[in-house]
Formats: sequence, C-alpha cells, structure tokens
Amino acid sequence: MLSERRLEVLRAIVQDYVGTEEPVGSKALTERHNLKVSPATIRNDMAALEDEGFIAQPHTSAGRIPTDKGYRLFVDKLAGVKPLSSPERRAITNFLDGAVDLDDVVGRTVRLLAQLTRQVAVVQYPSLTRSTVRHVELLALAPARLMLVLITDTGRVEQRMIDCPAPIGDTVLADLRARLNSRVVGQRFTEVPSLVQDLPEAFDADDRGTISAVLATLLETLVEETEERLMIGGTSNLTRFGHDFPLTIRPVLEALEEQVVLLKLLGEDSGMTVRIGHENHHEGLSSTSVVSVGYGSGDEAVAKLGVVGPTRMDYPGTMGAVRAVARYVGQILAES
Amino acid sequence: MLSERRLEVLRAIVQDYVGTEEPVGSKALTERHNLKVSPATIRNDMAALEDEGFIAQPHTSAGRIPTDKGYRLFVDKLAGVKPLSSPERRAITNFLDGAVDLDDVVGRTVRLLAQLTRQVAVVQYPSLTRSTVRHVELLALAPARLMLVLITDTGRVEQRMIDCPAPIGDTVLADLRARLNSRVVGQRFTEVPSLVQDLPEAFDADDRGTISAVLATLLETLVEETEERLMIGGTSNLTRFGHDFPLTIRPVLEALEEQVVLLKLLGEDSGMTVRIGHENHHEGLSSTSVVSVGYGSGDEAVAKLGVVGPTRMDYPGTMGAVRAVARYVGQILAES
DNA sequence: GCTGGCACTCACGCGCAGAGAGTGCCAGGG
DNA sequence: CCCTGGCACTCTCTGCGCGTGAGTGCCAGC
Repeated sequence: MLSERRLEVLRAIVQDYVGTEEPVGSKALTERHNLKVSPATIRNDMAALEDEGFIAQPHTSAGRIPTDKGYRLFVDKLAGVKPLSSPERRAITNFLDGAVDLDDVVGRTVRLLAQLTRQVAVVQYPSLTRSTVRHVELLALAPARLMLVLITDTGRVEQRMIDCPAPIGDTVLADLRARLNSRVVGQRFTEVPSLVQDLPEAFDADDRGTISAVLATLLETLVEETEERLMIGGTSNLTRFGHDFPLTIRPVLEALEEQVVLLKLLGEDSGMTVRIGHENHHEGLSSTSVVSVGYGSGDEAVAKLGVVGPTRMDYPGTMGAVRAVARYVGQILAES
Repeated sequence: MLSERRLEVLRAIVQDYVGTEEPVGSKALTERHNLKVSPATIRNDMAALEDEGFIAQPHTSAGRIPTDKGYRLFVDKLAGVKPLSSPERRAITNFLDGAVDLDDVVGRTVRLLAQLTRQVAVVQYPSLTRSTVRHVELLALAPARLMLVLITDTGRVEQRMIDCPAPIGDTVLADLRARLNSRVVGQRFTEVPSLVQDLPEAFDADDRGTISAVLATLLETLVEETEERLMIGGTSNLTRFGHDFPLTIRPVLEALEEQVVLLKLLGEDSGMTVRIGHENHHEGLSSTSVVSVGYGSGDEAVAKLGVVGPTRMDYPGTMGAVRAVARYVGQILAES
C-alpha cells in the first residue's frame, strides 16, 4: 500500500511530465508543488514508486517518467474528469448545430473532438445492428433491375442494386413495398429476418424468385453493414507526439488506416474506457492511449467515439471533452 | 536551348535523386549511366543546368538536386508515362472487383492507389453537378414530415428531411413523386431547376406550400452537394518523406485535412495534371507534388483522383498508376 | 569542345572535456 | 521511525577541434 504522500508524488510527476514532456526530478517537484518536504524525502518516495513499477528512469541519472502502470493508477485513483470550460461548451454547440445530414454530423464531430483535445479523433457511425428501420424503398430502375434503399432511425441510408431473375410488375412491386414496410418499420435489425421470412408465400410463384432476391439483399445489407464505418481526423496532431517521431508516428498512422484495428481500439463497453499503452495489445500503439465512450440517440449507446493520443496526455481534460461531445452528439441524433 | 546531352544529364540526375534521395555528383553520374563523357564534362553541363535554374546544390560542396523547374522539364519533355506491370494490372482488378456500393468503390480505390504508388491517395466522389438524376423518392415519415432521397447515375444517394407547412395526403404525394420523376429522371442537375419550376401550379393551393418546400430542398441538395466529398488514404506513406520530417510532414497532414485545399489540389482540368512543389500555391505543400486525373463512367469525367507525394517522386510510375486506376474505376462505374 | 589534373570548400563523424541535472546513500536530528 | 542536508557519483548534453572525403570550379592541353 502506498502512503498518501507517495500517491501525491505520483500525481505530481504525471502532471509535470504531461506538461513539460521531460523527465521530472525531485528538486523540480518540491518547487512546483508545495509538498512541504525536502527533495531527499521525495527521492526516497520515488525510489519506492519505481520499485512498484509506477515510474521509471530513461537513463541512470535522469528524472522519472510515469510507466503505463503509473498512468493507470493515476487515471483510476488520482484523477477526476475535468468538466469543460464554458467557452469550450459554447464551441461544441456552435460546431455541431446546423449539421445537415448524418455524414455532416459525424464529420463535424470528428473535427470538433480533434480540435478540443488536440489529438486524433475517431468517430464510429451509428451502428446498424442496434438501430431500427425507418423505411425500406424499392425502385425499379429497369424491368429486371431494382434498387433497394434502407433508411435507419439514425438517418443513415444504404442502397443496393438487385438483378431480378424475372421482370416484376409495378403493382406487385408496390404491394411488396407496402408489405415489407408494414412488417419491418420501427423494428430492430436483429428482428427483421424472422419478420420477413414468410413473405414470398403471399405472392405468385412467378414473382417469388424476385421477392427472395430482394429479401436476401436486404438481410445481407443488414448483416454486412455491421462492419461499421468510421471517420477519423486530426492526424496532424500526431506531429506533436514527441521528438523521436518518425519511429513513433509511422505505426500509429498505419494502425489508424485499418478499420479493424480502430474498431478494436474503441472497444465494446459503452461506458468511458481508457486504454493505456500496452493495454491496447497492438505493438505499434504501445505509446498511445485511447479514450473512448459510447454515444447514442436515446439511453442506449449505438456507437462509440474517442481520441487517440500519446500515453503522455492530459487524461482529465481529454476524458471531459470526450464525454461532453458524446453527450451532445447523442442529443443531436435524438432530435433528427 | 539546352543541348541533347544536357537534357540527358538532367534526366539522369532526376532518376538518381529519386532513387537514392541523396544529392548526386558528377562522378556517380558517369558511373551509373553510360554517358560516354568524363566527369569534368558533366560538371560543365551541371553548371549550365544550374545557371538555368533546373538544379541546385544544397551546400557549396555537395552534389546537385533537381529544382521544381527541373522536375517540370523532366515531366514535360523527358519522361513518359510508364505502363503498369502485369502483376500490377492484376492487382487493380482483384482489388476493385466485388465492390458492393459507391462508398466501397471509392474506399477500395483509395487503398489501391495508396498501395500502388506508396503515396497518399485522394479520390473525389463522383461529382453531382455533372451527374444525372436516376430517381427521386419522397417518403412520408410523419403526416407533416417528408424525407427526400435523391439517387444519381453514379450510385450516390443523398437524403434530406423536410418539415412541411401543412400535412400532405398520400395520393397527392404519389402524384408529386410521379410528376417529379417523369420530369427530372435522366436529366443533368443543372437542368433540373428550370424543369420543375412550374410544378406547384398543377396542385391545389393547400398543397403548394409543401410542394415548394420539397422543390426548394431538392434544388438546395443539388447545389449544396456540389461541395464535393473526398476520401484519402495512405497517410502513413508520408513517413517515407525525408529525414527532416517533422517540419515537412506537419503542414502536409494539415493540408490533407482541409477539403477545400484538397479540391484545389486536384484541379479543374479533367486530363492528367502534375503539379510540382510551388505550383500548388500552398506553402505547406512546397515540397510535395500532386498527380491527378479525371475519371468518369462514360467519356466524360465526373470527378478526379490522384496522389500526393514528395516532389522527389517517381513521376512516370506514379502517372502510370494513376491513369490506370482512373480508367478502371471508370469502367466499374459504367457497369453499375 | 572534351579531358585530366589540381587546389579549394564544406558537411560529417569522431573524440574529448566541462557543465549540469539528478540520483543514491549516509549520518544526524526531531 | 521518518525527515533532512550533505556529498560523491553517474550520465547526458553541448561545444570544440580536427581529419576525412566527396564534390566542385578552373585551367591548360589535346
């Protein structure tokens, strides 16, 4: 168990290191924080913290920097979530109001988050799996060619081409459209398959091939698009990463280009998550941390957003910004 | 006028510098290219080329590197467009076939271009202004709330919410939908305004407010979305930029985040365009070149794509890859 | 107009010494 | 038992000087 003061020392080390980007020594600590003890005492505490693995020295005779474990303790026990300043709150509303469609909302959110945190922002499009169907539209582009348009409650639109085995009449198409909508509108995606299963039976044998093709495409769209889309921004903030940068920045940029990696980074949990360094289980990201949180139009989270930055980041501030943006985006989505 | 051999020397300098990233000296030139003259002669030629501003020395006693003007001459007069190797051609088809929707096509194209050229790829979504309308759909989400869905011949879908001044009946809506489509389907966006202008007159006075709202939203969508969308990828290739990188990479990343800048970079001309260094008229991009070309589903270009890389790039190879990808994407779009 | 020779100029890498920051340890005092 | 001041030690960082080598410009000769 660490004494109260030693925790205080760790907090001071984290704060100073985040500010200066340089290893912090015992003397500097006593000067910048009023710890009321001498540097020698601090040195003893630092030795203890180092034994426990919370801090480390880059070189034998340099100051200390926090380890991943040190940041973890800081985030869990020593730091709160810093609420935003009122100019920052105003920036959020200014930035997000007036978004015209879903792409716009997501795009603005990314830019906003990147700007507020001065880090790389990642925003996942509202997930289709937890969304409900607002409307399904079928358009005859040619006698045997249809376009399926799926509209979700979060404002997302997906379209697919369908080549029909046989031409389909306008009235049949209208009938299909009506039946389809009456069954699935307002339903969750996961419910849809069982709801439309028996639809072909209501039609003439001639048309059943086409009906099946339509249903197949619809279900495919629902499943396939569970592979979620993402938008990222603020990559230029990576240049503020550190001095030794080419080595650090390269793998990060690579990781950011892979959707799969990013989705893993954002995580499953819908609450606020902080992953520090190696906790990301990705070697290219061993000196980056990810702060993410779920957001949604109602009580329930439909997607996640977050930021990626150096492990040496301002956790309380970042967490505050991420949480505030997520809340506000949720409101925007609920309104539209 | 430069003699034949001096042009040859310039070509050799460009090729070597692109390969080695290091200033190239007279001796190295005679060794690696069989120029059949001595280093001393080359030195004279180099002095002449330097006087004309095609090459420069970073330091008094170092080799020469090409200037922007030198690259320009190289691209215009000395270099052809290198056709792709057959594995590369195969890669293109493998990569692009099986794309499921427009987002997918654009996404795959970006990744493909980035991979082929090992540079940053930029692909503009097919432009709405030069496209034609494939279908307009109107959906009643609530009695006085409509959703307008616009589908273009390039497969792009745009949707907008419309709050109606008064509720609108289903039959009126169907009538409006039919009339709207019969007038605008197959037409270019620029033609649409004049074609729908007198539509409200065909309806009862009660509904005219709503009809006007719908038309206004439609026209607004057409205009507003001329603000084109882009997708970029391969930013991690920026790390291969040079040794002095933090200074170089920062402004490039920043520029890449601004749509407006990117659109300017791609340029207007639908033919193959190469912009070298300062020709981009953007200080952050003074050591980058942009190779871009228009692509489209038919004879006509509907959008542009290209790559952004260091001025020291393999121009013939890059131009070959960009052109080949543009052609193939055009085919894909024409098929769907 | 091409060539070989020659003197000159810098950037680069290396070794070295001095300065400074920070540490660990120890003996003494509350 | 914990804190403190003092002290010797360790390393990094910076600046300096020097030799090396690549590359140049110029010139006289063919």
